Formats: sequence, C-alpha cells, structure tokens
Amino acid sequence: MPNQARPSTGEQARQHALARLRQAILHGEMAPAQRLVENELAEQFGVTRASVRAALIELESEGLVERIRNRGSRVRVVTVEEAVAITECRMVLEGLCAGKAAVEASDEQLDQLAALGEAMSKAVADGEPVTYSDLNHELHAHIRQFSGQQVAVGLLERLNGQLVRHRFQLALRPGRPQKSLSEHLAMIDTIRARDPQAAEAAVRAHLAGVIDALRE
Amino acid sequence: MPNQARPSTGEQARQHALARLRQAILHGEMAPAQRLVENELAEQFGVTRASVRAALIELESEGLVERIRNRGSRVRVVTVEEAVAITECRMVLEGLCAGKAAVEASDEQLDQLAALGEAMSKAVADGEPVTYSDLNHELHAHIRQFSGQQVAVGLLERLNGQLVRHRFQLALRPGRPQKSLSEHLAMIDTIRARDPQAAEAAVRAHLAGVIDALRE
DNA sequence: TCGAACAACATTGTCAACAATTTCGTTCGA
DNA sequence: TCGAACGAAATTGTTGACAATGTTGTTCGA
Repeated sequence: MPNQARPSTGEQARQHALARLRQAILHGEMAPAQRLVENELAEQFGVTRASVRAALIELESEGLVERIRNRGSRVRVVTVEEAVAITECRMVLEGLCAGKAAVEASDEQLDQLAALGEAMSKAVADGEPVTYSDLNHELHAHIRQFSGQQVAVGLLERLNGQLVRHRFQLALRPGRPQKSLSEHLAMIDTIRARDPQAAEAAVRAHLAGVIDALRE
Repeated sequence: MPNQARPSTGEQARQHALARLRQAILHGEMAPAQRLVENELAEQFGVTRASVRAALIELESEGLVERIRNRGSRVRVVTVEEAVAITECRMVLEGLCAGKAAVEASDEQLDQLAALGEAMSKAVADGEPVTYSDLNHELHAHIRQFSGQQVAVGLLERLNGQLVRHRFQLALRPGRPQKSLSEHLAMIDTIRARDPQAAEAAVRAHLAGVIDALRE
C-alpha cells in the first residue's frame, strides 16, 4: 500500500488519521477482520501513535472497528444476521425520514427525486448495476436530507457505514436491480404525492425486500 | 465534589475515567454546558489526562459531550427541538422492538410486563411520580431487551442517554402520569396479545404523546 | 473614554519513552 | 510424542513533557 500520508504536517494529525482510516475501511482497502496495529498505521499515515489511537477509539464507537483490551483493533466483520438487524433499523428510521420528507421537502427537491428516478430507470434499462447502485445510494441520502431530521440522519449514516461490504454483494446479484427499481419508484411517487403514510409504507416495503434479499 | 477516585490504580484507567464521567453526566452532577477541563477531570478521577481525553472522545460520539478543536469540552445541552427529534427516532425504533418482542418474548417475560403494569398502576394511584418514572424507564428497557434486536437496543440506549435532563421535567408534570399510564397499559396488553402490529402502533402512539408533552 | 494591538495565561493537541499485558515459540519432563 | 512451564517478542496502555492554539486582561494611542 502506498504511503499516501502528508509530509507530516503536525497540524490536526488526529483528524487526518481519522479521515484516512475511515476512508480506507469504507473503500474496502482493509480486508475484513484485518488487524490494525497502531504502530503500522501511525507510520503509514505519518502521524503519531496517539493520534491513531484517538481515531481508533472514535471508529470503534462508529461500529467500524472492534477493539479488545490489550489485544488490539480489527476491522469489524458484520455477519448476515447483524446486517439484517441493521437493515431493520434502517427500515423504520428511513420510513420516518420519508414521511417527514413528504411534508417538508420543497418542490425543487421533489423534482430532484423525479430526475433520480428517471436516471435509475435508465441505468437498469442499460444494464449498468454499478451506476444503479450509486444512484440508489444517492436517492436514499437525498430522502434523508430532505426530511430535515438531523438525529435520524446521523444514526442512518452510522448504520450505513457498517454495511459497505454487504451492499456490494447485493447490487451485483442478477435480477436484483429490476425488483428494487419498482420499489424505489414507488418511494419517489408517494413522496412526490406528499403522502407521508404511503411514503413511510413504501420505504418499509422496499427495505423489507432488501432484508429478504440479504437472507438469500 | 468529593474526590471519589480510586488510589490511582494504574490499571484500566481509561475505562475507569469513562465510567465515572458518564455516570457524573447522566446523574446530573455536571451542570448543563459546564466546561470539562481535561486537567481538572484527570486530577478528580485520579487518572492521567490521556485517559480523560480518550473518555471524552468516546462520550462525544455518544452525544453526551461536545468538543471543539482547541477550545475544550462541554456537557452537551439538548434543546427541546432536539429532544423532539430524538423522541421521534425512539418512536420508530421502540416500535420496531415492541413488534419483535410481541413475537419473540417468552411467556415468563410477558408475565414480567404484566407485573410491571400493575406496579405502575399502583404508583399512579398512590401519587408517587418518581417511582412511576423509574418503572416507566424499566418497562421500556424490558421491551427493548425482549425484542432481541441488539442493534436497536444500542441505538436506543444512546438516544436515551441524551434525554436524561428532559425526562426529569416531564415526569413531575401534573396530570402527566395519568395520561401516560393508559398508553403504557395498552403497550403491555398488545404485546401480551402477541400482536406485533398493534404493539408497534401502541408504542408509537405513546411516544407521539410524549412528543406532544415535550412541546408543552 | 474608547478601541485595537499586544502579551501573559489557560487549555488542548502532539510527541517520544516507559510499563504492563498478551501471544507465540521453545525447552524440559513424563 | 505430547503437554506444560518458561521466556522472548510484539503490542497495547500509560505517563510526563513540549508545542500549538485560543482566550483574556492590559497598555498604548487617538
């Protein structure tokens, strides 16, 4: 792995280490269950061990890293059962957000959702699962954002961080995009119709489908 | 404040500091918005500053303290708006738990809920709001626990930690226990009837009531 | 008297060294 | 040959000191 660290700035070292490490885990550069030795990371990022340590503590409470006393840190592996439990929480929280978004969103924002829906339809028609997966993620992020529910947004972003690895597997499954597309379009339609209850139901139906898919 | 620190164990200092500090905040020993100076806390708890620092970083991501670069830490103050937003999240997450508890709980556990319900009725009849508040808290904790949904439990415990100060105010409001009691009994009944949808609805109705009360 | 530059102070951020703990390989004995 | 005790290496936990940053009180000039 290349030493991409800055020339040892000395300024805001911890934040630098935190950002780099989080990105590395989220982008899958670190293998699951890989050991995270403080000294190695410190050298790799060009900061001191104390900064790495602080970053690891923070990542632990984000659920990305697992720390055991006197034993060290590992990239946390999320089992399928945990992924299901996490998605159940996403289900109700995103349902809350969708309901609020149906009420709170501006007309311009609703147009953005419509545009996203068309882009997703096109991606599926063109058979581009990666593009579709990106748009999918973007759609959910937009709905969260439009809800204005900052607490829920915070919780959801944390939960999503723990699912990076599972999301990949799901997107590439054959036939999956077709099924999920109609669910997504239903979410968009109900929000645009400014119907909170229907929007919540649509989001929950969609994520219930994701849970089924996770279980294979 | 008495120096309740151990005679400087040297072992697991950070965990000690973390526990003491969290307890102090949760028990209201620290005034809202009080400054938390690392040196003072270190001396108070009989640990080094690094341990206090680690504890503060962890408490920050729990939402109990607020940290600003080069400016220090404060006990985080939760505005009424935030308390409402937090309770909205609690509403959907506890709804999820109640639905699962209605399916997963054992018969013995359902009996525990029934017993709690009777105790709560008695506390209201006897006009003991503090006892009632404790039982209230206990009931919610039991339902969470019986759901077996560890992820939701984790999120809820964190959210509840941020509400300590608001909970007090709510419990002592005249007339509040009477209204909330019937809602709680409905929650218990629907779970004992093993009706997930009704249980979820009952919990959400109850917490919607709490939100109304929070808004005064 | 009021405002701005300045300096002293308080506090956090960073660092390198030391102590404690765990892990793993080795040796000794049955 | 197998198992347990032992010891060395690796790694984390802790400590005190130093550097960077923000804050506050003071002085000088208009």
